[in-house]
Amino acid sequence: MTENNFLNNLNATQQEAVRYNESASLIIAGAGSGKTRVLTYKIAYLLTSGIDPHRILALTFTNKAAKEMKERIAGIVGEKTASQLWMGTFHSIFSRILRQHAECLGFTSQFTIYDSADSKSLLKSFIKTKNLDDKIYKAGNIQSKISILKNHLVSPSSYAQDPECQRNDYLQKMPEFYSIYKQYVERCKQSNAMDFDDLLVNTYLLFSSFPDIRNRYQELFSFILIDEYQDTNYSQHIIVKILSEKHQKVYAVGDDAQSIYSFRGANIDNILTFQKDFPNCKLFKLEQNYRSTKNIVEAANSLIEKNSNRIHKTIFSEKNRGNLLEVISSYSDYDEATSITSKIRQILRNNEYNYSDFAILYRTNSQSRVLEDAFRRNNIPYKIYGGISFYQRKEIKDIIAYCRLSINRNDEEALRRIINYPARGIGETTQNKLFLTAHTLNKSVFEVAENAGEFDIKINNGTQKKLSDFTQTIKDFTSFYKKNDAYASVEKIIKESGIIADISSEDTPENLSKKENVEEFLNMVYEFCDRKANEGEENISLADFLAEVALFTDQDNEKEEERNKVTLMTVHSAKGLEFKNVFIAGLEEQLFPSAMCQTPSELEEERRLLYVAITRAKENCILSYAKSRFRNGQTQFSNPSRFIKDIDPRYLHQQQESNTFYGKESFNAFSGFKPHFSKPESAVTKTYEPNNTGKTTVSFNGSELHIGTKVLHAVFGNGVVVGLEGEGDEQKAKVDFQLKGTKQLLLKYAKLTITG
DNA sequence: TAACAAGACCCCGAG
DNA sequence: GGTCTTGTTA
Repeated sequence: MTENNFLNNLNATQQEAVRYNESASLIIAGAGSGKTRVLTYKIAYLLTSGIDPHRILALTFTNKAAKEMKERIAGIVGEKTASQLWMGTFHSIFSRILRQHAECLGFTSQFTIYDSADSKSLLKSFIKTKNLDDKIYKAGNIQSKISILKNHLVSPSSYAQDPECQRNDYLQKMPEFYSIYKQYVERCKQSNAMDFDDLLVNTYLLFSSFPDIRNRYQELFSFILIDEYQDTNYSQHIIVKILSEKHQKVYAVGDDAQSIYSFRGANIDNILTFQKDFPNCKLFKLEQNYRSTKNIVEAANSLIEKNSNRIHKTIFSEKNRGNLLEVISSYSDYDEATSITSKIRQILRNNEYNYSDFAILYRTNSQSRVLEDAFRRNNIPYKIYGGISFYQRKEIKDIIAYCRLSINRNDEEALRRIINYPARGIGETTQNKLFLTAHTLNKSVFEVAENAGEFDIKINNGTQKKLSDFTQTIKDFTSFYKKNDAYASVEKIIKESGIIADISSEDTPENLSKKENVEEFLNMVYEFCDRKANEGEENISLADFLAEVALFTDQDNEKEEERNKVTLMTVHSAKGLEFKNVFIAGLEEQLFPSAMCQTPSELEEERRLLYVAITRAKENCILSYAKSRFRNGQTQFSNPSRFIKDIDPRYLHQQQESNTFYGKESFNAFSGFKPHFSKPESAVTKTYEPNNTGKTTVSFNGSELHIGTKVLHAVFGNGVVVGLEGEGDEQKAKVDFQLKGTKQLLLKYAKLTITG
């Protein structure tokens, strides 16, 4: 493309921001103002004006954002050019650079990326071997402390030199913290492994310690673009500064009003003080919102104005005025969920919307449960985001651990995970001996396990044989992966590691789902190879796959059947998305704003979070709160969120309370119990009915359970109810399982599904 | 060593 | 209430 015709799709400010090329620029892009569009057109503009694609670095926070942007750019300049861009997440781009220069830092290019579970398990092993009190030294706390330090580029040695740090350790009663931090860094290096934070820290170290490498990349990247700048942490900000030193062409796009990730290290000051860091910086403000109605935009503005720490801007919409934001008040979380589903039905009756035009946003994942129940009861299709990621599932992590160890024998966490899985008689005692010996002799655990007989440890011949069988299996995998592609290697590993045999040994529903996941994983390897082959790469090996798999998340691939469904997700995960109808549930004190947020700056972040939530809505926005809520095992009463009062009332329509379906009477009747159970008919009446022993029918999860009901248990499989007894919480069912015989189950706990 | 009971913990979460 | 981890026991 020679003409920049595509620029005609932009408004005046957007065009200006795209065309400007003199110095660094900061583009403050209000919600819905076409941020991604400006970023993609900026890159396309650079490319069409003759800049080499490999001299452009574009950084995002999620794979999804990078992928979408790449696709859009490919649409303008063609796939071939687009694929030559340095475009991806901070972590993937930096890991690519680090693999090139790993030797400089004492790693090999095959280094493993530890995920947070690996780091945590390593830290736990330190706490244990150092005999520290795990009530004081909590692995999770230590992990986040280390992460904060790394985000601020504080190495163990600079930590040691700072008396303030030592003092804090004593105040927190953790004098051993420093030695744990130091040992953690050392052990990662010995294991040829980096955690997620290391991908940033080590990139910084690479550039600060090796001037020729730094120069090379400073020279190479003549243009650096960063999406969502408000989400950058200190280390990312510094690396961007280093990389842009020579050309000074940094394009930072972001919105201070949408900074909601301080809890994971994001520093809003990076964007607020950006102009000081880049003195000739030109500021652009994209203030027209193309997404939402006037009422929604102005309501959001009136809310965010209550924050003091912000870059001033006036977001406006030229869409129609639209409906007022509705406020729904309910008596309990249960009622709230019911109100939301009936409101959805009501909107659907009067308008031509699909289920996919609706989203329910909430502050915490735990709120999804009641909502989910209501959607089921009302037969509304829904999908929930959040929960255990595919890659965190045990069976998947086990397979990946075998892959990791086959490629990097020093990967201690992978070895720890699988040395006795599937069970092969290498128990805790043997493992302790191995680890101790390895660390004393400064050898890898694998090496010690390989020739256990040669070291002065008391491991009997039988166990030695088991150990050498295990290491031999891994060595076989290693030589196999060098000659075969990733798909064949993973297939071999799944079969020969014994994993597939282990999950096939018993036909439980759990195992069935595990098998499906393993199958799914194998498909993903296949697709990975396929995609790489299409991009012109040959001989895609297990190492190639593994280099990327640690950075994968399951946000990326949405399945076809998930399309026309209502979306349930946290406000955080809704960032960047939009829906015609948005419900914001649980707008209560102690929940939104969260009880954890007390300081003014924390409250400002909560307010920004609600701002993000409201600005997801294109046409209708419904705010909802409940007066009581079942939380942490008990009913809690709370007041409406202070943020509702922050919104100018002229944009709000307060619903009459009569809209709740299980009104005040029903609530009061059970207020001594749990309003959670104020379900219609069966549940309440039957559960609290006196003298109902010897019954043949009880209520269960809103349906009836009687003698003869067919049920499915998560562990025991299929069975038939043969007896019922007990009251309330003590209520038990006797179930005859096809495979497991007769069991007594407490209905309160039993994971039963009625199947007939 | 697996199975089960008791105890802890519970905000948001990319890579 | 639910889930995950840890401790205990047969």
